[in-house]
Parts: sequence; C-alpha cells; structure tokens
Amino acid sequence: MPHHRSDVLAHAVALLDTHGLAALTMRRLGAELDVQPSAIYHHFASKQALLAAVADEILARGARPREADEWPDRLREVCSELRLAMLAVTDGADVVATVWAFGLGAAAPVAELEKVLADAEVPAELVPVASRALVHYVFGHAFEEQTARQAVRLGAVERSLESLPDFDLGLDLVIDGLRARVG
Amino acid sequence: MPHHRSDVLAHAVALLDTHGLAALTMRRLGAELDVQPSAIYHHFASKQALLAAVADEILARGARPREADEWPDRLREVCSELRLAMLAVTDGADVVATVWAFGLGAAAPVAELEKVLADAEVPAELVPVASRALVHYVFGHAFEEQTARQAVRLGAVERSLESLPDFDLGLDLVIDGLRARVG
DNA sequence: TGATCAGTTGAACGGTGTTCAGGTTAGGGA
DNA sequence: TCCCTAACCTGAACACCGTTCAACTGATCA
Repeated sequence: MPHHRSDVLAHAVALLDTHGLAALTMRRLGAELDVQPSAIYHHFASKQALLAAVADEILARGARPREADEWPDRLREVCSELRLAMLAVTDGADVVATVWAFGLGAAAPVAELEKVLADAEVPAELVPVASRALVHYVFGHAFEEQTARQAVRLGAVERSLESLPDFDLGLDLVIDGLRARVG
Repeated sequence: MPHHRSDVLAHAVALLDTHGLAALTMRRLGAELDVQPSAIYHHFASKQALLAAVADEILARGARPREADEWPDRLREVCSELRLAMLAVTDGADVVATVWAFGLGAAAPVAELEKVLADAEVPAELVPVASRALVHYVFGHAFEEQTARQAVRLGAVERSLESLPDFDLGLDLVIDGLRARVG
C-alpha cells in the first residue's frame, strides 16, 4: 500500500516522540512504514529535508491563539508557544533548534518575534538583536530542560528538576532590558 | 612511535580547525597519527570523551586575563572570552555548546559567571537564571556567526555578515535587565 | 488499450563508532 | 642479564548509517 508524504512525516514524528532522535533513521522509519529505506527518498530529498519538515510539523502542532495586546506579553506568548511546542515531542528542542540554525526551516517564530518588535517602538537596529537574543534563550533553555528531563526519566541522574532555572524569569530579564530602551 | 593522550588531543584540535567537525573522525584522526582507529580508544573511552577534551582544550587556549572591577564588565569579559575562544577554531561553537549541553565538559565559563553574579548583589534565585540566559545567548550567537561565516567562505551564500546582530548589544540587553534587579 | 507516473524494490557503495584478542615495545626491579 | 609489567598498538570484525540507481508495480486517465 503506497504512502503519501504526509504519512511518512506523521510516522517520522511518532517515531521521534516514542524513541528519540537517535532512533529516527531512514532504515527504522522505513521499517515502521513497511517499506524499504530508499522509498522515503521519493518523498524527501534527504534526511535533512525530512528533519526540516518534522521541525515545522512540531511547530504547527504547538500553535496557540494570540491574546495579548501589549508587546511584552506578545513576546511572552510567542516564546512560550515555541517552548511548549518543542517540549511536547521527545528531542523536539534538538530538532527544531538544529533545523533553524542551519536555515532549513522553523523560521516562523523568529519572523513573528521580529514583527512584534517592529510594531512596537523598538529601534530598528535592535530588532534582529532582540529577536536573536530571545530565540537563543528559548532554544537553549528548552534543550537543557528536555535533556535533563530525559536523563532523569532514564534514571541516569537523580538530580531533581528544581535546579532548572525558571523560564519566565529569564525571559523577563531580556524583555526588561528591552523595555528600558523603548519610549 | 607511541603517542600520548596530549598528542592525540592536539591532533584532534588541529584536524577540527583545518577540516571541520565532519572530518573529525576516529579513522581520519588515526590516519593523521599514523595509527589504527582503535588505538585512539586507549587514550579516550569514546568519541564523546574525546570531544569533551577538545572542548576544554578550546576554552583553555582562549583564556584571557581578567581586568574589570565592576560585575557588569566582568560578565562581559567572561562572555567575550568564551565567544572568542569558540570562534578561534573551526566549528568550535558547535563542539563546545554540544559538550556543555550534555554535561560532559566546558563547565568553567558557566561556573565563573555564577561566581561573578553571586559576588555581586544579585538575588540568589536569579543567579542560575541569569548565568543560563547569558550562556545560551553566547552559544547561540557564536554558533550562528560561525555557521554564517563558514557558509560565506564556502561561497554557499553571498549574504553579507553585516546582517548578523551585534554581539555586545544583545549582551547589554540581558545585563541591563539584570542591573535593574540589583541595588 | 496504452501511456503515464507516483510509489516501491533490492542491492550496492562508502562511510561511521566501537570491540577485542592478540602482538609489540620500552623500562625497571631482581 | 633476565623477566615482568604496563603502555601502546594491530587487524579484523560487527552492526549500523545515509544515499544512489536501475528496474518493477499498479492505479489513473485519455
């Protein structure tokens, strides 16, 4: 029974979530689809392209409505959505951050951050700086949180998760520094 | 002629710097040392352990004297040293950030950041938050800068490096947010 | 009926990290 | 001088990996 691109993508995300990034190989994904590994290349040009689609799918699944009016809360909304979307899937932060870093996808959140900043009275030269600082913080924090969470789950470490710094607190650090430069 | 652990490490850093992380293979490193790949396992338990040592070596080579008196400048010194150390070696940001994220090494800069913050009048619960926010920013910025730089050098992209956000500006964003919570 | 085309097969290529039993070689104590 | 120990290395193998390619299937549609 032939599969569509969306089937392959869905199985890839499921495999990632249940067994982690290390298990997301072309061979194993092929086995999951009852198909030879080479068949996947009919749907995705390379594993990188597949991972890019997986990253975008992770972000799409984590979409949430926008409600805030003020730009600081708007920034918090975007960053929080990004964080929760990545944390919702095993190794999601790793996949999304890597895909974004190589410019292969996952560009929507940064674009939205830049739009929010531009609509506020943030100086133009600060817009890329601030969006980068925010997204680096979110990626770094989510990756660290997810790694620690999985290390604890596997029993590798007993270090409690309470030692993880609070996400919103660090976010406010950047936002406050930004607020001091507006109006 | 037998090699020492330090020989292997030095060759690994040289290979990384001249040909990039993708070329840092046990087989290739063995060839560089005129030795079988398996010989390397006598000096390092795994490739991960080798990379951890490489990361620490990169940081050690980038050490610079401390001169600042005030804590904000002290934070700038530590972050700048970390950034320059990583940028000094091809794919250095990738290696150091990955090793740190998995808790295998490169812990010194974060420890120093935490010490500087603790010595200042920064509230105790803010110390881990702030050090994480700073280090995530430095890693993210350096990785992005290094990736873009190498893409340009390889002619893959002509996008100029001027579009890269200024490092110090983003750093001040965090430091200012921090300063607002002190004294 | 025949052509088209999305989807798949199965084998192969050239890599990767890692393991392991056994060999070599240099140095120091008896 | 002999022997032993420890450091270091060999060479082959194992179990994977991403990717390519010519050839095959099967449904859709003119």
